[in-house]
Amino acid sequence: MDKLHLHNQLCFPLYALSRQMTALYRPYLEKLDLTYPQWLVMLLLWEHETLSVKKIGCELWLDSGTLTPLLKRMEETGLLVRERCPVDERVVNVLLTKEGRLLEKKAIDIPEHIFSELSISHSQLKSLKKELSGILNNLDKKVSG
Amino acid sequence: MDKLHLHNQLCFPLYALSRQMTALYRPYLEKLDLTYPQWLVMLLLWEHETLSVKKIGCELWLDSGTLTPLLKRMEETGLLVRERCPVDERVVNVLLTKEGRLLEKKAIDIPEHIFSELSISHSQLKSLKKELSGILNNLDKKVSG
DNA sequence: TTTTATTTAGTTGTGTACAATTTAATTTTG
DNA sequence: CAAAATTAAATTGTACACAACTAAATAAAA
Repeated sequence: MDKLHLHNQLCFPLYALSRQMTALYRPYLEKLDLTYPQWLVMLLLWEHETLSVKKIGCELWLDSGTLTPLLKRMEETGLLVRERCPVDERVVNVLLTKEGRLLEKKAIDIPEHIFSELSISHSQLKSLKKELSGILNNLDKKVSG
Repeated sequence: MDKLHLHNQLCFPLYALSRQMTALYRPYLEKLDLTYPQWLVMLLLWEHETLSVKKIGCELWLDSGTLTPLLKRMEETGLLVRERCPVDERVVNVLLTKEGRLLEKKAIDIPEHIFSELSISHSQLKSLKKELSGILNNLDKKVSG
């Protein structure tokens, strides 16, 4: 049994590194007028063009309490449009605008910039990502909706 | 060159897992009336009894903008006391109270509960912690103060 | 030693996160 | 079909995070 010390805790480096990684992204994302969670939404939209709030929440493990105001801000800056689904009026679909689509060009080389600032190898990166994803997907997804 | 997809990004599982890990802690910490960052402060105080705000910020990679209100809340619930250092009036020292010290008993088996909810081995945990800490400590610590 | 620079906390403002609740729409059941 | 249950977003309230700035104290430099 380890003592209750900060540096014995598994969870602390996860918490600290996660925040420092978004700090690494910050200067690049600022140029695009994006925050880190907004960047994650853009990644989804660049891939899928249109997604419901629900689907975005499932992918990002975020609930509507976080997403609704975040998406409203992104709608104001013109990157996306939110509209009720005519088939099921409960659903709100999020659509990429032309402006949002164009932003991808300016974002395309952000990941390699970030990677170069981490002094780790490509293979270490890959295995780490896999390991974290594995643990994540073993957890019960309990985001409200 | 990978495409700009969410699941190609290294940083996303880090971000999502970090939040889900604090969600795992939440029911246990609620019983102690602690949030996750408050728990981290308590870990430091249980080990050191007294620390300056600055030192806590260095350990947790948090600045005074986050810590000042957080520590004030913890002072209100009686876990700690904040007092100016007589020798250097710029410094605010944070002291564990008797009540704060007693809380450790109630917290002692939280880590093993958390561990049991992760379906990973002890050795995997250890190597993961080491890997994340390694990356973290290679980053420039740039928290204001 | 007086000016200048640095250091430590605190303050203000914005943007997440998330619990808890509400509203409205759709399914499921009896 | 009508009542009950479920689902998807939105709302409200609290607590981080962090940038940018301020205030006060101390240290360094001229």
